[in-house]
Amino acid sequence: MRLVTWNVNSLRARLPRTLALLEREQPDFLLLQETKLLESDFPFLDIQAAGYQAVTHGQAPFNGVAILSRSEPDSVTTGFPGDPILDEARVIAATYGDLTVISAYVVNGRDLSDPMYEVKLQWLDALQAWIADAFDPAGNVVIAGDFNVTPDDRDLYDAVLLTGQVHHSEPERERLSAMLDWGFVDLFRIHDDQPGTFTWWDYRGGALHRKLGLRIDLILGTRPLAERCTEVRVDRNERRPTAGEGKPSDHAPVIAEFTDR
DNA sequence: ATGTCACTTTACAAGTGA
Repeated sequence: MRLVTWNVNSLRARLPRTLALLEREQPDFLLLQETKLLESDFPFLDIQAAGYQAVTHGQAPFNGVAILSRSEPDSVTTGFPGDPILDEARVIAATYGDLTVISAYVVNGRDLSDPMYEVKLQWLDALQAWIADAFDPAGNVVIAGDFNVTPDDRDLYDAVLLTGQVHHSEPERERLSAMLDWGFVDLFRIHDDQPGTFTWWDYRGGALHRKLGLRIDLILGTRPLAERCTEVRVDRNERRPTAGEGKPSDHAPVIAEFTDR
């Protein structure tokens, strides 16, 4: 089983690259964030032509999440109970047999002094409460997407410069830790304990070339899935301007491989 | 540390969110 998560920063702008990714990787699941499309504008036909089903919690001009899959899901839920910002489409969950797949786009928070920072913490608390209420850590659950939090100081280009700032503050990292304490494993860290693997680079200032990135796109899996996870890699090439048709997203896809049972 | 991108609109430039 292969699962990919990608913040596409507009699915309309990234459709050619998204279809190329499906062709290239042949994933079983592709979780998208920042689709920025209403469901009525979602490119279902192109995705079906590529051999995939799609479900979306759509919104424009911001947010929007989706899950593409080979098979049709048994059930789908959008949003989650207790979400403090109900009018923003940031979470979709789908079940396929005994597997639950969740695509999540965590609140950015902007800055510690911005009101959206507190909203981010409340949002993460509510997300965790929902997960603990609705799921079993002994089951097969994966939540992946743009968490807008670096798990620790290996996951940012300059810890001295950025420590305490938004994405890297202790309260944000505590919320992420709570998800790991519940039973999720940061699948990338199973096989790689080194610093410097990133999934996002600012469009500005040549950040990609200067290696000024963050690892904020995560794939978290419950222990039964972690035990089957053989590899997690970042498709850094996809972030390059020349890698495909049209411009790149500022995020790279993250790809997890699992042994079949 | 932002010379970018995507998107929007009392729309062909300027604001917004990231």
